[in-house]
Parts: sequence; C-alpha cells; structure tokens
Amino acid sequence: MATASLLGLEKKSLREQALAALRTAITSGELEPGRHLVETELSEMLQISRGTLREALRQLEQEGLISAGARGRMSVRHLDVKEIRDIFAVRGALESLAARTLSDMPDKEAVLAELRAAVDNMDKAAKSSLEERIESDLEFHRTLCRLSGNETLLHSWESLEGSIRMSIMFAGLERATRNMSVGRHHDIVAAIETGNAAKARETIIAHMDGAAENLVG
Amino acid sequence: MATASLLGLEKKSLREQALAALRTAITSGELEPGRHLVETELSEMLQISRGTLREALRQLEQEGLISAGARGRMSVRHLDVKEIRDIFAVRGALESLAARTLSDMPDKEAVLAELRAAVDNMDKAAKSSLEERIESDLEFHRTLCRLSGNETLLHSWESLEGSIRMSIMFAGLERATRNMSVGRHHDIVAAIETGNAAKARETIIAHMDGAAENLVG
DNA sequence: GTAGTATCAACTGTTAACACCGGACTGTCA
DNA sequence: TGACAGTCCGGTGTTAACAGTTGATACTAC
Repeated sequence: MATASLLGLEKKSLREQALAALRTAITSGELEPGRHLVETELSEMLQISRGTLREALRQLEQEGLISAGARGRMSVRHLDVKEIRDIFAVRGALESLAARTLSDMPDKEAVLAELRAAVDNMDKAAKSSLEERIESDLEFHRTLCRLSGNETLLHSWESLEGSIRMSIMFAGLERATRNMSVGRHHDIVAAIETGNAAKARETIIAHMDGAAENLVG
Repeated sequence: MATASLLGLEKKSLREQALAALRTAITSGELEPGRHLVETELSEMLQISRGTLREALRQLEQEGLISAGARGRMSVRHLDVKEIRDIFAVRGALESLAARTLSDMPDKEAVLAELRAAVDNMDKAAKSSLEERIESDLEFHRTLCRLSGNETLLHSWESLEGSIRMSIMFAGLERATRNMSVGRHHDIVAAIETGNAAKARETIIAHMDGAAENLVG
C-alpha cells in the first residue's frame, strides 16, 4: 500500500476544473453580472486552451449562469427581481415534487434519518460563516431531491443550482441570512414524516415563496 | 429593398446544426439507445471537426440524451420504465406550475386564445401522420410553459424535451397515440380559464400521470 | 463636411495535429 | 504455464493555428 499522500492525483479533466472555477467565480461575484467574457482572456487566466474553455462555457450557458449575445459573445447573466422570483417558483415546483414523493414512500425511516442529519448540519453551521450556512442549506435541499430517487428531478435541480446561488448573491448576504432558519426546515421534515403529500407540498411551496420574498422584498 | 429570396442566408453555426441533427437522430431512433458514440466517427459523418462536435455533445449530455461512461466515452441513453415515469413526474411538476401561473393571471384572454389555437392545431393534425400529431402535442405543452412568462420554467422544460421524445419513441408509436386525445387538452385550457389554480394543477398532474401510464403500462 | 471606402484590431468559429490513456495482443523468461 | 514487460491501437483530452466577421478608425473624393 502506498502512503495516503499518494492515493490518487487530481484526475479531473481540465474542462471540469475550469467549469468549477468559473462557476465559483460567477456565483461569488468575482465575475460580476454583465461582465463580458472574452474567450482568449479567460483561457489565458485559467491556463487552458480555448477549445477546452469553450466546452465549459457551453455548460455554464445551459445552467443559465452566462448568456450569449450577438455573435456568440458571452457575458455573465444579470438577474432582475422577476427572474429571481421565477427561479424560486421553478425550484418550488421541483422540490415540492420531491417532498410529495418522499411523503408517499412506504418505508421512509432511512430517508427521514438522512434528512434530519442534514438539518443537524445546518444547526451546526448556524454558528459558522454565512458561506457555510448557505452551503448546508443548499445541501439539505439537494438531499431532498436526491432521496426522492428521481434522477431526472435531481438533475433538473442541479441545473438550477447555479441560478439559485446567483440569486442569493444578487440579493446580498444579509438578506440571504433570513432564509437560513433551521426551524422552517424542521417543518419540512415533519410534513414529510406525516405522509400527507399535500401538506408536504404546501410546506415547500410556502418555504420557497417566503425565500423569494426574503431575497427580493 | 432586396428580394425576399435574399433576406438572410443560413447562418446557423455548425455546432447548432450538429446539435439539431444529433438530437433528431437520437429521438427518431436512428441512433439507438446504448449505441456507443465515437467522436471521430460522428465528426466524419457530419463533416465537422471534433472540436465543434464535442461542444454539441456536451449539450446533448446535459439534456440527458447521451451519457458519459468510463474515460469520457459517450453512448445514447437507455431509458427504462422507471426513468420514463420519473421524467413525466418532473414534466408534470413543471407544467403544473405553468398552469397555476396562467390560472392566476388577471387578464388572460390573449393567453387563452393562443392555447386554443394550439389545441386547434392538434385537431387539424389528428388526421395527419403520427409524427405531426406528436409535434403539435409537444407544441401545445411548450406553449403552456412559454405563456407563463417564466423563462426559467420554459428553459427547464426544453431541457427535458429531448428526454420526453425519447420516452415516446421508447414506448412505441401505437402507445404514444393514446396520449394525443384532443379532449384532454381542452380540459386543461378549460381549467385554466376558470382561474382555479388548484384545479388547473390537478388537471395537468392527472394528464401527466395518465400519459406516463399510457406509455409504459 | 460627409458619404463612401480601405485598413486594422478584436473577437469568435472551426480545424488539424499532438498527447495521453487503457485494453488487447504478443513475446519472453523463469 | 503463467506472470510480466513491450508494443500497437482505438479512442478521448488538449492545444495552437487558421479563417471569417464585425466595428472602429483613418483616409479620400466630391
């Protein structure tokens, strides 16, 4: 056996690394909304070729983080208030499907345990940096979708995740804080536990409507 | 003024053309599920370079039409019965959001008119080839999402469209026919017209559940 | 001055070639 | 025979260079 420090190198493709780096740069605001993205500039910054970069840009485009203007010129997407509401409406539709699905599951002890663990994580993060609170919050909602067992649902949610992060950033960090209430997430788990699908659905929708209002109101 | 025949040439990029061609090839079954896609082969068939092709493949991957296996080897996605149900569940969640949104609109005469036109189109197509019936059906549902005015919703739906088409193809054409009932689409429009959002939502969900059962049952 | 045109710079679209990786096949040596 | 190194091959990952388009600037002619 090799030593721990030799167990596998970084074997992600440059494309994936570039994708992650750009996603972070955009959702953190380092690349501000409206900023024009020049392929030659970016490829030099990231030290990769344009071809590789373009593949990553394609994916970001489909995630809605960047948009193509005239003649393929890309720029960082700018979200207005309506778009944030729209994003959270879609998010609500997706997550309410997850909640309904989980509610209707016959044997959901394992599912509930994992959800409670995610809520506990939020609890622990409540005393940490805002960034960690956001991460644990998103992790809870991603878990919700993952546990539904519906891969398509999870994939759709993840395609939206970048837009969600941009919404949070756009709104400003103090507003985002309002959505990190651990109690409201307990309510979601409780609603799923009762097995009342309609109730679970309504809880999620209310949660999302509230979240959107907190961000833009 | 130039003559009508000179108003704009075909200026779609090769990438877009390749994307459309591949999408059609997959959803028509010309490239059967499970088929291994070799970049060098495809680029030669389409007479484009691998770089350009790869950009199109990335997008197809995100639409769920192809999936990457070990070492980036792509193959046409194979849908099983559960995945079709999952896809239609997500579709139901998205379209029910559209229906709710439209129901709650204050002034929806224009919207209703456009929806009725789409239903009429289905009616006309009812006597045509099955392919045209499928097209007019999908066009109705896309219109539903588009009229909601929620761009994110429309985008999510369109990301799913390829998977929906694959589901239809997988199920076989005679089964697909069962979902082309014009009457059921009238019901959707009627539910939206009443302004009862809950009713509209339920109508869509029932429609989708029924559609999934028709396809796989 | 201004309409028209040549030129240039800044990009994106596209391509062909190189690099690398893993699997199949083969030969070698104990 | 059987483990192992060497070699080739099919395929993706990545790159650098070429081509085309657009918009700005400078120049010319009336």
